[in-house]
Amino acid sequence: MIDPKLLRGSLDTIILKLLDEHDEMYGYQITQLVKELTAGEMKLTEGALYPALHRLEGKGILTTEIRSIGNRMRKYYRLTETGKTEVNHQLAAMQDFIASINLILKPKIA
Amino acid sequence: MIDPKLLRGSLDTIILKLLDEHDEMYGYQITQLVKELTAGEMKLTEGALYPALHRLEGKGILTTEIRSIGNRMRKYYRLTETGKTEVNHQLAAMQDFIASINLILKPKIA
DNA sequence: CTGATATACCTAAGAAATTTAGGTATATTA
DNA sequence: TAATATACCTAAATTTCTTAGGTATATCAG
Repeated sequence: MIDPKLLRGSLDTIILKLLDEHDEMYGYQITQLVKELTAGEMKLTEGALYPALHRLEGKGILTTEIRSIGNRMRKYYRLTETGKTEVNHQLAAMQDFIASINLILKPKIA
Repeated sequence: MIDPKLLRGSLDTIILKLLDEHDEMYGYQITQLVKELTAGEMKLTEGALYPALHRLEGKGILTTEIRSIGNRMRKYYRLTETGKTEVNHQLAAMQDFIASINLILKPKIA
């Protein structure tokens, strides 16, 4: 299991990336997809995910639409135009970050 | 410049890794080495670094020794035995994390 | 010789985000 | 019919960071 501490700082990027690929998703679906993509290694907790979704909506990066599936409700999230731009920024930032981290953590130059 | 937000969660690991390689270092030296290794991309702020060092010392992961260089003082940090074990754990955890992040952020399977 | 920058440590208030630990309700499966 | 899965949510406490300082010595440019 991934130490959830390491996720700090990259939760937003993960959410945005998944929404960029899947067009629209609801919260629970995001938790399941993350689990699936990482073979159970990474698990988003709801206490972190829902507030993050609300924050992103508040910033105008996501919009929501509530739909009823049977007697259940689902709240679907979708990127706004601002959000689509933001995804690219955040993905680039994440790549840069990973590159830098690698420079520090594996500087064994032979 | 690396978005400092992304650093959340990995600061401790960076500190421990550098101490694992350099045997002993003082705070300011850590900030400089990180800047150097990442070609200026990543900058540790003192407000985050010093409290982190104190935390790690408090947990018994680091020990300190203050030395005078001329009229200046430097506080050198060094891994304890516990610390040496901890580095390995954290490095492994970080590798797992990066692997999982990559699964999410680049799942373009063709 | 003096002002700016670099070296070197530190802290405290506030902000941000997470963890923990719930709560509510429907649907499905054993 | 009890347990698990689906599906949303929040609030208190904790953790950690950012911001914005403070102190002091050393060095370098003008």
